[in-house]
Amino acid sequence: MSDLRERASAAEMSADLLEWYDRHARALPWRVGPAARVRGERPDPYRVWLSEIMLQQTTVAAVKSYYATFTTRWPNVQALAAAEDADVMAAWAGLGYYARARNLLKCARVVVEDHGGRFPGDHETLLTLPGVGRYTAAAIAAIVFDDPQVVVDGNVERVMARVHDEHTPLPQAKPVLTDMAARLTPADRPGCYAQAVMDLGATICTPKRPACGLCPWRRSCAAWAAGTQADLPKKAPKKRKPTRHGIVYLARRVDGAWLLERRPDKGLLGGMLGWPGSDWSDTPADAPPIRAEWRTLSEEALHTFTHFHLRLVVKTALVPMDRAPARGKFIELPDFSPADLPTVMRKAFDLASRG
DNA sequence: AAGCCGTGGGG
DNA sequence: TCCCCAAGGCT
Repeated sequence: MSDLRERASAAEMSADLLEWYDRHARALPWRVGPAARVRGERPDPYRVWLSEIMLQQTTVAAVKSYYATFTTRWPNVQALAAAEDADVMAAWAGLGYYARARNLLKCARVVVEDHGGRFPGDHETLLTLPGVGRYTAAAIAAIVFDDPQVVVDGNVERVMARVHDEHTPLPQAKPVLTDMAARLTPADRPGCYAQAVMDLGATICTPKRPACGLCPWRRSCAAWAAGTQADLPKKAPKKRKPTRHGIVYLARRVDGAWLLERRPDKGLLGGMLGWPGSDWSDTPADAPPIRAEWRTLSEEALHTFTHFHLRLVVKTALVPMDRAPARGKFIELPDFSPADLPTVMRKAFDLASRG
């Protein structure tokens, strides 16, 4: 352990961070601002939960418009629990990690049916909810109920690795970093503290080029003293992404209806609407979902998923009213918007629209 | 328990 | 261009 940490106790560090947070906290739609907090206003559990699910592996910038849409359309957990699955999936389209949307609905229904429409306040019960893991349960307990849970996300891991100059690579270092986070978590204002560390990681202690000159923890930071902050946290090397190939079929009926297919709940893009298509592999099989005169577009749709690149050949056709598809279902224009599609499918649509 | 699961922005 | 990364959870 470095002398630096002995110079500033855990209590002093939490206090320093809270002071910084009171001056620099970002105003975010799901947060209770300083003035309202002084008036005794508490965060809405539904809104905090919704924001936390959306923010999993997703930036604040990407979440904002979705959060606004969801809270306007489904202002409370009862409204969301009563929503149609297809409407929620369509509203989530483009945000990614679609299991989150499926679990969001499941969770809303569990909260309504098993918990009387109120989010449970204890970490253990929160953990039983679909889509709520260790991080999210701790964050909700801390932020909503001021329970001093140890909140550890990617930001906290990075900040802890730097403050303690911890060079053990992730994910191996996770238990150690969690211990470090636990020692710093205060009993006073744990909700503010949790948001403060994450804000610090998101705005000051950033992955690249951290703004150490502005950091309230600089004098306590072992990495700053050692000059190693830019190299932390260490991470296990990543694998290269392979490239897969596929074919999608965009059939438009003469009345303007599009031939679409609901993807199975499990797996990639699970539960989302998409174009009927081939498997995604080295040599996809050409298997049109309906008999037609298919035209192949000159340009492929390119997309990158978490673990592979995809090159999609796009085929289009115009089909008469009376022809039945082997796969999928025609959806008429008022019931379909390309915005309801996951991004890769929307890219194929955009290519077809431009010819 | 390591692999699966999206997307858009930044360097 | 390409790789990295982001308030993770599930199996």
